[in-house]
Amino acid sequence: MLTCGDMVESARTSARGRPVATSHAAIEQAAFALFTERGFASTTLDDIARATGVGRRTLFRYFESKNDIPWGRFDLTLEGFRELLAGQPDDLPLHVAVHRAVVAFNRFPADARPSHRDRMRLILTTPELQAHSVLRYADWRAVIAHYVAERTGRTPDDLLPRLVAQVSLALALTAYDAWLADEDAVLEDLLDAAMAGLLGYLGGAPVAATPPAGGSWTHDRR
Amino acid sequence: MLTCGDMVESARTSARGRPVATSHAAIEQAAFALFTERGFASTTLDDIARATGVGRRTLFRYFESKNDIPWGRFDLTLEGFRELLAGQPDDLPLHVAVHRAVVAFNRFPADARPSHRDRMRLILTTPELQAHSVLRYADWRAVIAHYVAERTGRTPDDLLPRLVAQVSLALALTAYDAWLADEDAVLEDLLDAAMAGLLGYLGGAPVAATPPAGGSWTHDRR
DNA sequence: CACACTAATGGCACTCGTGGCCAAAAAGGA
DNA sequence: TCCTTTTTGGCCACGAGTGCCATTAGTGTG
Repeated sequence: MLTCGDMVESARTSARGRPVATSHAAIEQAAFALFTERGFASTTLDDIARATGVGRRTLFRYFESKNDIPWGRFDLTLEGFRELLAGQPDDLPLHVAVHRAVVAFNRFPADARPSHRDRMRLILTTPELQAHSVLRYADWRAVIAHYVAERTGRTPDDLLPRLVAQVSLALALTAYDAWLADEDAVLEDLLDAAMAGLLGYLGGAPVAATPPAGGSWTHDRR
Repeated sequence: MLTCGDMVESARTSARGRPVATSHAAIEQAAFALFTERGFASTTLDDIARATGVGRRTLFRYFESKNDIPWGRFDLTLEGFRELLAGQPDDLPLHVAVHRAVVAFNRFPADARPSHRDRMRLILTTPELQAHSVLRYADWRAVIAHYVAERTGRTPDDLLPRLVAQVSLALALTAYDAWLADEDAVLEDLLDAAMAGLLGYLGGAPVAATPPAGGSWTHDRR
């Protein structure tokens, strides 16, 4: 669920024509400030347009909807996710490979963590955004489904690829919820804990009341 | 994901006052006819109000939003889900108990299946509704989380209850997708197949290219 | 330098979902 | 008949989203 507001705006095809008046990043930052100040619902597109210094109409040329703003340019970061998956060794068990890629995708440099947290808190606690996010999740799942389909010789539409994608999302969302609930939590540990919890749940093994403290599961410690 | 449009409208507290002009069921049926005729987005609330023979303003006293109409009175059916879970034997492994309850919750009399299919197709293929449905799913998940919390002596907010709820939803959604894709599929078999697929995925066991034909997993054949 | 060309901007008008407010309607009961 | 109760539905206002199009601000060319 990494998002990406600090990405360089891609160059235009030609240097001709009126220059752009703003950028995805600028809109996003202005909007985010307003969201945290007076809340998502109480911030109108007029407010954002005014804060960014552009016309309201222009906002829609950068983001499809108000709900899309907090996600930033998520489509671009999915490219990175695709590469992380493709980079996993083929001899790794499928579920380990997927899990490692998910963990890597959600690894952030320490200085980017506060803003990441703020962004995810906004997305995961604002009802309108919770709802809208499923459309983003669908893209994320498609990346996983595609990888699983390739590795197992199936179509991304088959049951297993879809299933793995859905379950991976379930694990990630669970970990994110727990992460937001605990200031000191480490997201990667929670992703591991979620996977461990699932294995325990399905294996019928007694599940520890607390997740293994700092227990690594399948990924290298950083 | 059972919904319930054919439920009897609950009686009012007193017999006094102006009588109601419509019912959830009536609105739902009129709306559904319009949705299938010209699509969800192209059907305005004015259309639905006119078809129901009621003022537009009144619709909002029966449904919180346009998006809520296709779900019918889902809140009421969750009561039944809660009971199904509570009715599972305590000595059953947790994941088996949850799975059986989910399967039972999604068992429909044969004559109700076409409309159930239509309804779920509408919900699962209309982007606005896909998005809105997460709020319904959250209620559904809360029921599972509560059950898991009780059986494992935790809080519904703990990692494991949330995790089980999320994963159960992932399994159900996967099964529903496959169900809608195949006219002849049996939903309960697909729920089983999804669970079997998950076990295979995590166990690293070779997963059959096709789900075990008609293979039962943990629930009694009907 | 003037002129065409190009691409982004932003104002305007419109539809639609949603919610607050309140008078009118339609029953029952005294 | 009049009062009470409860629902209805009209009116209005706000905000998101969209199509249309004149305007703007650059680049490239003679």
